[in-house]
Amino acid sequence: MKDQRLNAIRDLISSSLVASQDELRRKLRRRGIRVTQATLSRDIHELRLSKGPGGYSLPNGPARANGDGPHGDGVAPEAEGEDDAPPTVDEMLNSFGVRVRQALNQVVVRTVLGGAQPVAAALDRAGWPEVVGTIAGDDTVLVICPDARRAGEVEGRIRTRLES
Amino acid sequence: MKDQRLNAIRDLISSSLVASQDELRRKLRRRGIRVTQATLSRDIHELRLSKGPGGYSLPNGPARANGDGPHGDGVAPEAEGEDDAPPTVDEMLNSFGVRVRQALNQVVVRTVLGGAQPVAAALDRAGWPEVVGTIAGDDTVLVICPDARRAGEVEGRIRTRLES
DNA sequence: CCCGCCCTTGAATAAATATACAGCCCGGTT
DNA sequence: AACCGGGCTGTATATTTATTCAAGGGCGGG
Repeated sequence: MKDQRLNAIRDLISSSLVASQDELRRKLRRRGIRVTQATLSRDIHELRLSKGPGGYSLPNGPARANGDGPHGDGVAPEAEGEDDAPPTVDEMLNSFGVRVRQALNQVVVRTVLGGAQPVAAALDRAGWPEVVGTIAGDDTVLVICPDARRAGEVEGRIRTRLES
Repeated sequence: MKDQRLNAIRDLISSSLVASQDELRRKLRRRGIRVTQATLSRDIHELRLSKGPGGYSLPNGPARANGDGPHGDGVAPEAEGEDDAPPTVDEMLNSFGVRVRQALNQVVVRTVLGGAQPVAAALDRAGWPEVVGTIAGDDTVLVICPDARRAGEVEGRIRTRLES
């Protein structure tokens, strides 16, 4: 459980801008990981992350000095109250998705580490007619479609979600 | 006055370990500069310093990642598990790989039991452009390529590694 | 099964950092 | 001179992060 969380933290840190532990807590919650700020403080210490302008960053590479992560900041709405809503495809893709590519009748969705399973589950739940089935590893989801045309449609739809 | 202070801060930061703004305040006072924590917070923001384990550090070079400053102010080094360089594809294939076959735009790599995950991870890390994504089970890695031609290239490359 | 030990976590709280606000000083303008 | 306007600062306070303390839970030995 803890290791998974640490991985999720590393990924969030390196792929998006995280300005505070509370923000990190909210982003983790979207991945189904819910912890308190106290635990995050401990995790951050253990991961030896450092905080500067531009939020937290990994020990080795300051990285993303000013260049922005995949999607600049995103995140904002989030009413203050606790949200326990079941995750939708959009939410999933938005917080887990990284990249999408089509290959023939297949669509490959790259996600952050540990994100593949939830994303695949959400896709399955969505029941898109162009999707024959999905297979998920740790950070990659393979979506099988009936043919290349349908795969193209699915790719486009997912890409849209990613860029929202 | 302010410029002088900023310089002093840079100097202190880079030559000694400063763990908090209040510590910085005290060290500045020894140099005859006396300000409040609030001002230091603003200065630090302006200098775009970042804080991590090992105190504050300059924006460009995290420097002194774990080594101590000139005169270790205190703070035990605290040894923790260290990472070696991640394994290369060659090493991985060489020690885990068993067999490889192509199917349309896919390449299936058989490995020894438990070898699929590491091999897939290594392939991902390698970032070959002909690879759209990989999915790993226990002893089988599925490599997705954009088309059959590219799959052929990848298969060849992997086969070469296997036979080395 | 029970016990002791260690690891992990949350709640509460302490400590550290950022900010709102107001005052001061200075130079330019009327 | 009187009046802005801007930069810099301290005080007080809000916000964020670290730590203390007290549970739970898992696991090996008795």
